[in-house]
Amino acid sequence: MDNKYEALKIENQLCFPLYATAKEIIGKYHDLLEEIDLTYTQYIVMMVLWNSKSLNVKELGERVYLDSGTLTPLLKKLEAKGYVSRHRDEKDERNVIVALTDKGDKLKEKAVNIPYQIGKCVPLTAEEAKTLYSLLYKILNNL
Amino acid sequence: MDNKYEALKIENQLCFPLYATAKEIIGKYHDLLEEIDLTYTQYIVMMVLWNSKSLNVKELGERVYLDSGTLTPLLKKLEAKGYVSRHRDEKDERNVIVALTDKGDKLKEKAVNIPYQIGKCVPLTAEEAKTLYSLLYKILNNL
DNA sequence: ATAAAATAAATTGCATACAATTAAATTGCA
DNA sequence: TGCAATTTAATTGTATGCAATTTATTTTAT
Repeated sequence: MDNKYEALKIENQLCFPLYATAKEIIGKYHDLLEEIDLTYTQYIVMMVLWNSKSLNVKELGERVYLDSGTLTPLLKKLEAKGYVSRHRDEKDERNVIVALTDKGDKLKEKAVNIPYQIGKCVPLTAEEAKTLYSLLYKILNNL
Repeated sequence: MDNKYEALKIENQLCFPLYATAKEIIGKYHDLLEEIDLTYTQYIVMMVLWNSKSLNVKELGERVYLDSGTLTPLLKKLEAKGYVSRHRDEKDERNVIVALTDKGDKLKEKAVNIPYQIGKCVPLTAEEAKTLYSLLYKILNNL
């Protein structure tokens, strides 16, 4: 019954449920993030900044797996909302340093319950989530 | 050391490695798919069609977790490349039926080795991949 | 010291994604 | 029957994503 096309079935691709699950869960963030006027990608970036205060676009990109083509316009939007500042590094003018504003730092307060809200709708036990988590990082760190 | 902001760290979000891993793996498809003139999303759609021959946009969307806003322009591109046909269902004119052309069906032959090529670069054992796979479908089926 | 190589961000072009709305067709019910 | 509710695609608008290129700056090798 299985033939040379078996592997080409969507059910047999690891990548497919990976991407689909990511998208579905990100969808769950929509209403929660709308309340604080952030998109999911903007939220991820803010989350990095809430823990590191200041870094350049390249460093930020390495953390969130995004390049300047995605980050530059996104950071301009966050700047327009008053959450971050962007300025050239005086030490090395090639770098643009991104930093939280006071307003951006305070936003953390409004976001603090989001992880719990999301956690509630992921239908896995704590142990399963932990297993999933470590498998994902195993891929991510060895790709 | 842990405080009320602990959950807000990017390292503690399941969603983040999920999305990042999906994107990184999809990136691996790029060169392979370029050879057969498909994007990743187009490939996913073709994969469904290679196994079901003909279905409407709604059914296709349910299979690949995409809506008509994404599928309509994508299907027009696949149609322009000669891989699929699109026509209204005579029985119910609300439906648009998508079907493979001969050329689209033959493309399967050129794609047949892609899953193996991708499999090689995912740094997991067969058992780990299986575990990951079932955890992802557990989420996807219960969300 | 300086030209070539390397680096960082921005820009351009193309392809998703998805919420919200619209338009056309069908169903269901009074 | 006849019209309101439902269903399906398509459209509109906004926000990613990323490859490839460009621009500005810095580093390196001679």
